Amino acid sequence: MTRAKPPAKPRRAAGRPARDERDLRAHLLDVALARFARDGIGATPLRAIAADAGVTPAMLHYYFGDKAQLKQAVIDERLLPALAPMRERLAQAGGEPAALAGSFVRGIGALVAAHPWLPPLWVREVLCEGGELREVLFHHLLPSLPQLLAQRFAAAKAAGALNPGLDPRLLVVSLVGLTLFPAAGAPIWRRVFQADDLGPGALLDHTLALLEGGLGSRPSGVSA
Amino acid sequence: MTRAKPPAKPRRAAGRPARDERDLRAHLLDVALARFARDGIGATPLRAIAADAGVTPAMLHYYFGDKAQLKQAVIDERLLPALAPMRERLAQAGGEPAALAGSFVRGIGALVAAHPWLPPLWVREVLCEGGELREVLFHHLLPSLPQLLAQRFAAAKAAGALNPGLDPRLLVVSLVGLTLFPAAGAPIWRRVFQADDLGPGALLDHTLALLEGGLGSRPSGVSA
DNA sequence: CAAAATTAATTAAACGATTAATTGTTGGCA
DNA sequence: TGCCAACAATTAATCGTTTAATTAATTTTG
Repeated sequence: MTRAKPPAKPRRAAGRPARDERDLRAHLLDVALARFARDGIGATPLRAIAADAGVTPAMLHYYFGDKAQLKQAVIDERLLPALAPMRERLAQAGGEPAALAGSFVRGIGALVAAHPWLPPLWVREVLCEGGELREVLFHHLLPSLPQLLAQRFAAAKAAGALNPGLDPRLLVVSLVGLTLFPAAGAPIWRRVFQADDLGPGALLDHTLALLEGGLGSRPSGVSA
Repeated sequence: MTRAKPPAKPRRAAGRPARDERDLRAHLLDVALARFARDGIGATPLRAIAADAGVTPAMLHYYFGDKAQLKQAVIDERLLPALAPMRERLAQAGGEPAALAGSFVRGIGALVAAHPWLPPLWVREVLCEGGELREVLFHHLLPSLPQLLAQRFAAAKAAGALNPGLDPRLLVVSLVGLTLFPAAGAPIWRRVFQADDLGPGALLDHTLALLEGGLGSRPSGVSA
């Protein structure tokens, strides 16, 4: 056992005060989250997080125990709360495929705007095999959200309101890719095209335009 | 300097023969590529590659020098050759936006079918900030291919053949996301939807159907 | 009410495990 | 016998973690 037990609940009785008025624990969580999103969880040394936060690595063990518990704290106190609003948004979206897709795309857009660390973290730790967030999210977000959306698309297809060539499940996959991938790769595309006008808002508007209007200038399906 | 100089060109003159009739160097490259794609370059110990190949880690240093040179060899002799055919495909595609997009999407589909390691490697090492393949690809693939495609979309837009709400550059981004993301995440979606019919072929067909037909069963833009 | 004891917060230093990289050596083929 | 692929052993660096010492506030005590 360590000398001073890590205070699961910071009891303010006596002792040296935290350096900042802001809770150091919350600050460490934010710094760790930024590093995890940028470099990946496994590739981030605790030394790097400590250096970014201006403390020694021992502080991370003091507040969180070990690295696994730090990861769990980031998940519980940052990632899952950030993802929560998507459920309600999907529940109250309209039944038309365009409205449903638009609501979902706009929901991801709002999520990304509020939490810029989300796309890289998602891409690296969920999409990649062996990602360290996969198992966790499989028990929180993934069993409900995609299937709920797919069921609503399936209902629209049964009602004849959906393009019959589309699969409700694969449509969900396409929508996620259409929104998360460009957001995660925005720095790359800005550099490739040497353009500064490819911000999150432009990406979101463009995705909606593509979904609503299709590729051609004339309504698709009606040739000439 | 090491004792025996690494044979940049495996000169088969004398000495102990390679264990397999197949060139051991090529075999090591394949094994390293598989591990790099599955676990990431930085997260793959040379020990793991050596164990997979049935040799000692010293052999990797013997053939490639250090880990950076092994990475470079994988890039030069596996990744870049695999990506090369996309150039020719794009050059001889039609000028209509739908034909152009379809050719690009089909090209990525063919690429993924021939090299299953491509999506995870791309997602992890190119898309993620700090990815170890970014700088290399910025000097080979990225300066030419996306801009070529964007220019052809721009020409179509000038001719009035493209949905005016679309940006030629962002359309390229969307197409890449629409194809690479579902391919990279296929294992996840198979598990989420508990379905086995979400193979690469189904993904490709679905993406094409979405691009050509849009969301609704009626031509978009013509309401009621 | 000041000095001592107490306790939380923080730092510095070190340990053990793992990894990349190097070095010395062996064994088989020409 | 000369040469070189292959291997074992070693070295150096890095990472997670632990331990002990230090600092600064609160609480207790004389």
